[in-house]
Amino acid sequence: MSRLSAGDWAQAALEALAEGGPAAVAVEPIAVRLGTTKGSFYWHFRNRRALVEAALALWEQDTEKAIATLNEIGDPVLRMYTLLENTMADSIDAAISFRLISAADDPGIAETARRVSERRLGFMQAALEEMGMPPDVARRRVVGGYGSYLGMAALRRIGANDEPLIDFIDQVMADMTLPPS
Amino acid sequence: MSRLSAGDWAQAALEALAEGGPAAVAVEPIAVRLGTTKGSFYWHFRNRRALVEAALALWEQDTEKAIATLNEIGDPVLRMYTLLENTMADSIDAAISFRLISAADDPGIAETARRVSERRLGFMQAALEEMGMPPDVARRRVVGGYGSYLGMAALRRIGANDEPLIDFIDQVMADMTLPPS
DNA sequence: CAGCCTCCATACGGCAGCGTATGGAAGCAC
DNA sequence: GTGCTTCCATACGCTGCCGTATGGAGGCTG
Repeated sequence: MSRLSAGDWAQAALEALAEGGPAAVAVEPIAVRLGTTKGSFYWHFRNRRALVEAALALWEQDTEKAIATLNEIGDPVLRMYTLLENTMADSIDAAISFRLISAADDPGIAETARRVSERRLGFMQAALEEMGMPPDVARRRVVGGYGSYLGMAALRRIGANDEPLIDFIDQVMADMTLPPS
Repeated sequence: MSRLSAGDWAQAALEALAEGGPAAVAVEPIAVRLGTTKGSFYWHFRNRRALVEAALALWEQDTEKAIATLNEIGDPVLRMYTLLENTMADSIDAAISFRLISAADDPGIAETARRVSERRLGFMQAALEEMGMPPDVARRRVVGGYGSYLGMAALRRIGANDEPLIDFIDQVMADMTLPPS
């Protein structure tokens, strides 16, 4: 850990983003966490804003990787079920999502959040269409299902709902009129 | 506006909370907005934390007032429909909700958010039980409906869904197995 | 109008974080 | 090993915000 790369900084920034929101993506605290100083940061990045953007880009990449893996599953129903299983178990991604939704006044953040959501919705919609659903119907179902997931994660986050998210998979599947597992 | 009360400060703090989250509840900026100085603030409040708590209390009161008004509606179905109509049109409350969900690491904030959510869920559940639904079923439906609303508001906030929330009323009603309007 | 009490303005010290400047250490080239 | 490049540590000034101290303006009471 003696010599750092820009990627190391971006990774640490993403973790800080998940834990404390965009405001927590602060140079000096992250430097402490990495066991280094600002001198390193300002060598790899132009300013703080660039670090936030790098963290968001990393987050966006995670979605791409997840989608690429899921696309190897041929059966669209199983693909959707696996997606939900993975998503429901990932509380970090949910935390980041809420941080960004909350900070959506920042145009850059809102744009990234919108693009990632659109990517996910498109991926899900494609699966439903693959099952023979017309595009507009698939779109509505997917928006409902993804929205329902977000809401459940929100209620769980504030402790208003104790049941683990896993238990809601069948419900979200039903939202999209898919058979339970 | 020459002489301010603690309530004026709390109100301004709530607006700042909706616009910029808990971090935006800062004494000096709000003082500027009120056309006064910190001298006024520290006369009415002990410290910044007290101001945040006052803003949260004000938000909680809004929920109580809304519930009190709705309880004057005898028919539970119409009561629920009116609730959704009011809620869906209120983007400020949604904004505050997301701010608090995002900032739920703060135990005090999480506690308020949980209490308000619990109050709302309880109110909705009571309406469903009034229609003859057993408590556990009503609870599940209500969690699904409220979660669905939160998710829709989230997608709308980041621009991932253009349709106005009003158009989702029937869907949320259906989530709770209630008839459309 | 004298005195008091309520409320606010101003000035101050302190801390955290941003960004810059500059020197130095460690690796690589030859 | 000399010189160059890459990377980092330290020190500095600046801004925004918190909280305190203190004095003063304006209304209320007698």
